[in-house]
Amino acid sequence: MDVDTGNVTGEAAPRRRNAASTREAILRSAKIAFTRYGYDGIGVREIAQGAGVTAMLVNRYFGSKELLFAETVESVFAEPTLLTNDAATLSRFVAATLAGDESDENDHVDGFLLMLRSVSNPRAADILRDSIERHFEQQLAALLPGPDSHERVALFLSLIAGFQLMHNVLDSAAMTRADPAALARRLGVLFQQLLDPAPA
Amino acid sequence: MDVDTGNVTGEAAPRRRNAASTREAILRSAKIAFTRYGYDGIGVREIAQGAGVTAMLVNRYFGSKELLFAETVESVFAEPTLLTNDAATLSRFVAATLAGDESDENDHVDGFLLMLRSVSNPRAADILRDSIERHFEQQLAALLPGPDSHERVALFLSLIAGFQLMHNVLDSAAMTRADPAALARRLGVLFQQLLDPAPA
DNA sequence: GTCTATATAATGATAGAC
DNA sequence: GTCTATCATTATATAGAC
Repeated sequence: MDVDTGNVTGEAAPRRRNAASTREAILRSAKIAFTRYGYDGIGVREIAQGAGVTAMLVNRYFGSKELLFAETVESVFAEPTLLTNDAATLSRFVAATLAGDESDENDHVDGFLLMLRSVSNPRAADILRDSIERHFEQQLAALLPGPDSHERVALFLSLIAGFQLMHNVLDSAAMTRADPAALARRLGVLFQQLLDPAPA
Repeated sequence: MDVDTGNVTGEAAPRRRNAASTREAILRSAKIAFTRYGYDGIGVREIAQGAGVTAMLVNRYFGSKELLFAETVESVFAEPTLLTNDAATLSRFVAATLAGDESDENDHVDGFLLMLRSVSNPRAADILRDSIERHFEQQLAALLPGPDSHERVALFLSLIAGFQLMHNVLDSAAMTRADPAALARRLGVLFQQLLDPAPA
């Protein structure tokens, strides 16, 4: 199983004998591999192969698979994605992104996929919970004024996670048979219901 | 790691030397173990131990771990849960069940937990997708008249799955800090939005 | 009908050479 | 800085005894 870090994307091969760039290459390979296969679904050998090195260097530079995963998660959730938008445009933006074709590289999607495919491992879940709380939930609650902000944030994230789970991970028939445009419309209504500070 | 099939629930120990009841005991242990730890998170040894037998009998009676999982999934999703209700009461019922204490045995919850914790494994995902489509989505779509029934079913299942993921699997801080009553209220509003045949 | 013992393969991690 | 070789553990699955 090759990971295909995408040597097409940039810097070709001359990376050997450089600690910093080797570390980066491993981290990049790990991000792709963990996102695609989940924490339990990929081994350090394959991650190393995707970076063009041997498995030994993974432990050399990151200590263990678990520590590599922690740094991968941190790296993915550190870059702001959904939070860059204001509450007014957020619902449409997220709905369109989720329901749209998964062809182009949408980093928002990737962050959630990494979570969905790894959360069944308890140690990975601990790491994910901590990172998501630090980078997501607090800022998101501040972005949603009005009553029940905590509850609305929880449901907002639940809906994103659940949609991606059914659509990209389980690939459920209900999603497959659904019309993308209608899906985006219905999804947008739900998001607005959560983001608008209407009392309930 | 013991699975604790609950020898308290019924038939105590005198089950030895009986093919049918041994099969049942293994299946019951598998249901608990797969739901709690996911497909990759538990081994046949531990499942067998939870049934009071050795690992060999698992393969003897079910062929392989994968076939045991398939039969477990089928067994869990075969019993009707959400579908017993009519559309009118469904939104309140599901919202209250999800947001309520997870202390009592709610089988609805268990079915989704089994899915959430195993879907990261591709072979398990195939099994789950097939079973869910056969037992859930078709009947659910028939229960939801009005426009965009496929899309609304997809979002209905997404919301349930996502909520359980954030609440019971990831145990996210947004969920932990949320007020259960307010959560149930907001959740109910979202479900009604999907179940009511209002055009969009 | 169920067991002990084992085959085979894969995993994460490490030792030591260059 | 990176490699080859290996250790220790664990996994599923099977062979053969009783």
